[in-house]
Amino acid sequence: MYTETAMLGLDVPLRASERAYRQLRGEILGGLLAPGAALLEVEQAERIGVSRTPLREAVARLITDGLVVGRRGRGFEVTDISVDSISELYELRQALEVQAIRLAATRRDPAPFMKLRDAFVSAPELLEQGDIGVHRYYVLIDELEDAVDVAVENPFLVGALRAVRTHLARIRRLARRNPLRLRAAAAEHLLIIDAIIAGDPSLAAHATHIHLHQSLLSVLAAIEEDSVGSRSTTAAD
Amino acid sequence: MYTETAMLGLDVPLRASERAYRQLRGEILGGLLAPGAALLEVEQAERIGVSRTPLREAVARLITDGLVVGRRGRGFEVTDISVDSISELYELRQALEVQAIRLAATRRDPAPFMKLRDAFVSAPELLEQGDIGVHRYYVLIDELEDAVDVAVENPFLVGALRAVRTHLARIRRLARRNPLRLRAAAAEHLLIIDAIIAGDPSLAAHATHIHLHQSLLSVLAAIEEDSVGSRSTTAAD
DNA sequence: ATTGCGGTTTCTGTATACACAAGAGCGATC
DNA sequence: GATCGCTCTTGTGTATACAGAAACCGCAAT
Repeated sequence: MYTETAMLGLDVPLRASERAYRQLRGEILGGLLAPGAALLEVEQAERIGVSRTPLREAVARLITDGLVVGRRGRGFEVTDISVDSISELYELRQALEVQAIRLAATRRDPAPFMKLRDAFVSAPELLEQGDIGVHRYYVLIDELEDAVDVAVENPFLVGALRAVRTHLARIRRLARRNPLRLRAAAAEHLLIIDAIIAGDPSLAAHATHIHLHQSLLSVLAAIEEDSVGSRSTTAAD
Repeated sequence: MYTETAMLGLDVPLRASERAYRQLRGEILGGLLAPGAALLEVEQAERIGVSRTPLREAVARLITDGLVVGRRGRGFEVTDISVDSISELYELRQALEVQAIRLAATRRDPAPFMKLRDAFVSAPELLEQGDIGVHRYYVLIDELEDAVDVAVENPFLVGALRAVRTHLARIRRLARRNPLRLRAAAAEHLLIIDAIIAGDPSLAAHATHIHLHQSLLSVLAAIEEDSVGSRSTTAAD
């Protein structure tokens, strides 16, 4: 998530409010702060090592992100994730991603997608290589998303997508990875990439629609299994 | 802080940060604070009558709303609206509204839309009545949007739509109202409402697509006319 | 005349102090 | 023994004080 990019000389003293925001956000996304966990201003400010003013600013941002809700009376708490909310999030996600892919297929510079194509072609082999391969695969997905964002050239749309992806990160933590699903997802991604390269917006849009449909089914199945109690091995992408 | 127990529970204990946020937001949306206008913390805090802390919170919210941007070095300024950004906003708007209408047509309780149908049927007469009628017409559109929001039953999607509508409010100010366009828009809305009542998601989606296409054309034409210098009389909806 | 430098000023970022409201615990009373 | 009420604690909302940084202005030097 947040790799300390020491290579970039941007280690300039970060504002306290920004530090607090990133730390809290990372902890929520990473599951360290579980849904329903209470956030008291004084307590958190002390823990992170900033005063209450910048911490309040950080919490305010988390609230607009939808990661935290103020609760009646005292304090705040980490938003929880219901099965319903996952389906709802996917309804928004579908609208945004289909539109984004459509625009990307229209406006794209083919070059970066050609490179991604090569990478996704060899994704199945990657997924043979255990955890490290799986991690590389997720990095690949991030690169695909970035390439789409660039091709879309629409700050409003990209901003909305980023907000959705924030919540997705938490959902992925709930759904364990399933090699079978991951391989199928890689094939779906390849189809999308090919459609973008071909400059075929409709094909790209429909492929995305299907991909997200399968992704949601997979996530819901994983949650279902988890709640039944057996160990789940399903993944979203 | 005085607990003003007024008859309406609405204006009871309004936080200073909330007051500042609403006032600034209203002034930006109303055009009182023009794009590019500088916002200095101390100056604005004094003007509104709150201290800097709640004002900072308000400005932070405006920034996440996209109405204000922090500028390098000193202060903040009101975001400006470019023609490009309007088209971009409409790309996002289309994705969201089409999805929302689709879901509304699937899940709707027909009753509120029947009532709206009646109102929109008599919209042309309403639009004969000058400014007051036009204002009533806009109220009608608000009610339609609210009914859709309720029918959609998806906080994520509705939240994203609200963000878009914030920006739309500013754009509508640029495009003066044009009776012809308003009448055509009313007919388009009627078609959408009928499709929702009929429970026909595809029809509703396509009608929305067309409506937004026409709306964007109208807005862009109005901007074009304005920049040429002649007085524009075009409206968005 | 233009450009570079330094002092001054103003503004932001942060910490902290204070006021008010909401709960929790404890005691008194029925 | 239970319930009501009071107080005491705790936590948020707001104001303000202080420090550091960036822009502006003027002056001087080329």
